[in-house]
Amino acid sequence: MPALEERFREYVRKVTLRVPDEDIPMLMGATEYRELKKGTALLREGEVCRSVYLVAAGYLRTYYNKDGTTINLNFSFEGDYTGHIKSMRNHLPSEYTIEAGEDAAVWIFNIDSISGQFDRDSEIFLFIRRIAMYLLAVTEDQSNFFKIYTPTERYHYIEEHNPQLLQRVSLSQISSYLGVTRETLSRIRAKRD
Amino acid sequence: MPALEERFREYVRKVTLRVPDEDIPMLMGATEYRELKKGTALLREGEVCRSVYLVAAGYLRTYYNKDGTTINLNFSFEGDYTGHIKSMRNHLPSEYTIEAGEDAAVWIFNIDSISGQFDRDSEIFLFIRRIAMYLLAVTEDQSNFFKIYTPTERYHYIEEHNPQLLQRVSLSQISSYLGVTRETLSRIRAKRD
DNA sequence: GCAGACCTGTGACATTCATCACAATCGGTA
DNA sequence: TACCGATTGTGATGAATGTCACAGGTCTGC
Repeated sequence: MPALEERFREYVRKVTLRVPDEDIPMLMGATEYRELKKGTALLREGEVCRSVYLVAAGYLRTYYNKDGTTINLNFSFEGDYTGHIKSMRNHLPSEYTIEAGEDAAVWIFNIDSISGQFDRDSEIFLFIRRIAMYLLAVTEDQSNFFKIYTPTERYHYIEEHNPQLLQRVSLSQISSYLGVTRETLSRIRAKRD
Repeated sequence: MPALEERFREYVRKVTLRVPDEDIPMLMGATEYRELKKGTALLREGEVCRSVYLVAAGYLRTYYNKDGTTINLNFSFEGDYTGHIKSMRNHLPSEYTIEAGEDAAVWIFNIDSISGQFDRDSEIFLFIRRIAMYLLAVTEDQSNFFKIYTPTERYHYIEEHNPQLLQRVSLSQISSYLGVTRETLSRIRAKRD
């Protein structure tokens, strides 16, 4: 089995074990594989999101523009699924931009192109709904994470549970994701004595 | 059509228009209808969540216990769907408690009882996955809402987009939901001059 | 090597928020 | 009416965070 397909299968397995191995090529064939230079956008503010992205290499950064200030909402690394579900589901213009934070590669599940090729009750649509269930568990966590923890607790949680975020993303970028300024994040780090 | 079934159909329509009217009684039959006194819990911390709840009357409050302090994570009113997806999907003990904030009534989609009666690819399972897609759009919003807005902005947003929350829930309860103390919320309100 | 862009740390000061304490208000009820 | 419990408002004070300014470090391309 080619290395890329093997990785794709591994990432499908994160979502569900109910897809048999022989269906994997069909799922992968339903996606578009795309390589991106750092800084290239997959989704821009104002566009309608029509895809779910599965990161194959590098990472994607989702951010919101608040009166000229950038607020990072999400970082998606290898094997992570992302997109803008509200925009996709309700055909609304995107409030966010999703772009490559490093040189990256993604598998793109494009709803329109899949709708053209497959029936609404096909395996591929079932799989996309299962992605939604998977993403929902992750997003529920994210949402409550913010309500429960203070900025300092959030930083230490990331340190323990998602250390690659600290290794691969600059602190200036992480600070808005944690809901503090970069100066405060710098001081949180200094206090670990 | 009985009034209760009519309301149920209306709430199904919020999730999808793809369920034909003749399937509504089947969906409703797959649920358990339950009335709750104020303060009664549907899900307790430590239990595994096996259901999605659709609120028929009153409201549900989801909260987290942080070292003895209660942090409200969610309020679900008539027609809202809620549950603890991470616990349900991964069979993990619940980190949250879900209970009636007023005398309430709910339709309960219990996964185990539905699994016993229906096939995994049946309409009812398809509908539950569609609930997940719907909930995901709402939860995505919630999650980013916190990262983007300051406590004051959050209050004014609620004031405009979810006024019944302010009418039906005490300010002491709302404050932890907005991520501030009740005193600070009181001062935010005083400042509108 | 060097210039320039970007990133991190830190000091000084203003602002916001949490904490503690207590007063005022409102509803329901004896 | 009078009382009680729950809720909300508000003052005083200290802690946390934001803002502004600047210094030093790292990396890249010329």
